[in-house]
Amino acid sequence: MRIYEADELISQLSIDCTIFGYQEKRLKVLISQLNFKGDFLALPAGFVYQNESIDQSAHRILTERTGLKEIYLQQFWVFGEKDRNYSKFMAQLFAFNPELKPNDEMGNERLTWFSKRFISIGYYALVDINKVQLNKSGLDHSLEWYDFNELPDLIFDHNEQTSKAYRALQLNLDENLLGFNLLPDKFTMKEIQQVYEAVYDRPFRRNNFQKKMLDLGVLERLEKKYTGANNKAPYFYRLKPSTP
Amino acid sequence: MRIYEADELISQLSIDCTIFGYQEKRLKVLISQLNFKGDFLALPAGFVYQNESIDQSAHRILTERTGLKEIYLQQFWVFGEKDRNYSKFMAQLFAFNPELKPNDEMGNERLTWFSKRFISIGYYALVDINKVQLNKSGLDHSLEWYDFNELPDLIFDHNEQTSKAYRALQLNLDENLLGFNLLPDKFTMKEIQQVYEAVYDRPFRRNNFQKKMLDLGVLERLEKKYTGANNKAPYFYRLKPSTP
DNA sequence: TTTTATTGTCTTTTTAAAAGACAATAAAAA
DNA sequence: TTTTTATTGTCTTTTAAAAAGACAATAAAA
Repeated sequence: MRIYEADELISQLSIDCTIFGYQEKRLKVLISQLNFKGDFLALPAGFVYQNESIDQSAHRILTERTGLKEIYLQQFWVFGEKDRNYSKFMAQLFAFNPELKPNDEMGNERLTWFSKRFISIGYYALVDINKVQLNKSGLDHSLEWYDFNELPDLIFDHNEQTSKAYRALQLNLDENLLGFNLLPDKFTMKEIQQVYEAVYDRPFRRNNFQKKMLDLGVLERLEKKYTGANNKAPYFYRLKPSTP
Repeated sequence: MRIYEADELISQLSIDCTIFGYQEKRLKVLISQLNFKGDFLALPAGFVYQNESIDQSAHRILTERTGLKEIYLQQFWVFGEKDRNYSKFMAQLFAFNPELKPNDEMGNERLTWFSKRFISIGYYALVDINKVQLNKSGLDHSLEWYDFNELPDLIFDHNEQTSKAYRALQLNLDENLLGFNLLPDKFTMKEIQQVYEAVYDRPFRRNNFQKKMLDLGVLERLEKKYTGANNKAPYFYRLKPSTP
């Protein structure tokens, strides 16, 4: 495992990723179950190499631990309490996994690494669960999407991080056009509305929502979408090519 | 100097403080001139001890380097580019101060410390220049308030940090009631309006501004303020005691 | 008593958001 | 072919909020 290469890493600094997923009109969060006995659920996380920016690091960590690539990741908060360390996690880990006792499999260097207090930079992203490809093979943990409103207990301050990430997500949904990343190249107004309803957890009015979206000035209307349903066919839209 | 106690500090992590100051209806920034030959202007900055939270650290650093105490400090961004290090600064420093050549006064430990890449957490605050007490004695640098619109070149990415801090300040002025910290316990509507005009760098309409402030529901009207001017006396206001 | 400068508050106007209304479909059912 | 159903796109109306305008009420000097 790479964490042994401690001198290539910045010590006491970690990155935690809150990955929101959109599926079937619901908002979820990607949680990894660590490969130990006991319930150790956590956000995808990792450490920063000397020769990469924190943004690059966040992307690499996410790819390594989930397979997700080319995701719009955004920093939102630094968690830096003085007692923010692995001690509680380690204690529970050893309680459930006595065979891991210190100085045993856990080498000395690794123990030193994890015994320190950690500053963590929180990143968040929003992805379409049906569009992205999780890579679960060869990982030392399993991955699962949990409903945002039914999150289990996570290790560390990861529950708190998720709440804070959710606030940042809501604040920036419009500004960063994140919602459009969740949809195919061509989408209907209803589809983009359902994204917003999932993120804000409330209904929007069809007429006013459509006006607001069109007034943003970033959408281009395409041909109609004939679904075969016995009603008027909606238009396809796409992000204007000029829009970043 | 404390930076020699490297094992008590978190390495490669720093904190930079953008302190906005309000005086005579203008917005300023507190800049320190480092005590070397050459123009080395910087934001007040420092490092994080193992046994303090990053918030505590920001406050301590600010106090140590400026004398400012009990200020509302807020984190706003992490700067973590991979080439973010002291090399350019060190090169210029040695160019202007050849007597400091490496392995001379700069001990080995200190050189190692500063040769690494640094992650920096940006904090900002807004204070009333007339109310706060700068302590310039015994410092290894001098302090000066610069007009926000006429900032000189700063070392590192400190100019960029200041711009980013300014955006955060504008976004949060209402929400955090920062503006009221700049005023005496009792203040007039005009005074609070001038704070807003300095921060947003634009005029507000007296009538609508007053309505907006009163509608916030955090102000309590007190007695009138008789200034001696030949016009109607304005009321004093104060923050309602219940308001945090 | 008049004048001047400023304040507090009202009304009017303008703009934006929310709600309501309805014609225009696309395809199934009659 | 016509009617019916479900949904969409776009209007109008209503409501709320922001901006602008208007003016009486001072406090003290002239």
